[in-house]
Amino acid sequence: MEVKEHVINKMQDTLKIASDATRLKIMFCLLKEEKCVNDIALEINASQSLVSHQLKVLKDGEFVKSRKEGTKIYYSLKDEHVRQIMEITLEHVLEDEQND
Amino acid sequence: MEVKEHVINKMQDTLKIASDATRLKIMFCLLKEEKCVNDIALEINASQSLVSHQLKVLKDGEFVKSRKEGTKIYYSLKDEHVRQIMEITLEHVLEDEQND
DNA sequence: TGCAAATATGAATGAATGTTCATATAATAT
DNA sequence: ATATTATATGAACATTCATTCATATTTGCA
Repeated sequence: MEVKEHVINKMQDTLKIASDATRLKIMFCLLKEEKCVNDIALEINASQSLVSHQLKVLKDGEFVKSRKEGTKIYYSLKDEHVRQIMEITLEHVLEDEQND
Repeated sequence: MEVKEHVINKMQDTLKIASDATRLKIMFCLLKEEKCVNDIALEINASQSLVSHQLKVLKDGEFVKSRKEGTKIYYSLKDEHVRQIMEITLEHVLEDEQND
């Protein structure tokens, strides 16, 4: 195999972070604009605690970044790779939709 | 949210399948050419049973397809989306490498 | 200082999942 | 028929992980 073990492991980590419905919802939420925790929670109909926990996972995995403003903390998608992974996976799923 | 719940769930399922080191190794193994189960097992240094189990997961998830020839069963990547997900994730990881 | 709003954290729990081991199935050859 | 090779399968186990609940922290304001 040409790809090193630790690269495989990092790929695993990256994809694991992306492979959760709650986190995907959060990411779609942030696709167009930054949002604060409570707004995200309302929009995806999840508890504040759950959203906060998952935002931490997303941030540790470098999927999102944050910005503090008063008591609020605004989160946004970090880079283009995140969008690309979402896009391609979405394409993949939507194409399969047709064959159902 | 503009993306339907069941689409999110399918994205989750797709990404979950991709987010495992063993399965990633198998996919890299099949990047250039089809291979049979035992050859894959040897190449990635995993047991026959494990490879067979994970190939089933990959096949159910439409990541690979198979072809029977005598007692051997040759597996290969199913479509371009799989390659693209691997590519982008690899890019993402390799770019991060530089910032370590 | 005290209160309210926004967010984070830690423990607990239940469910999902990767791996191993033993065994089953299928095809081929002697 | 029997042995051998290739692959699949099912149960069991350990571990990871998403979610909830209760509580802590931080900031702004009266």
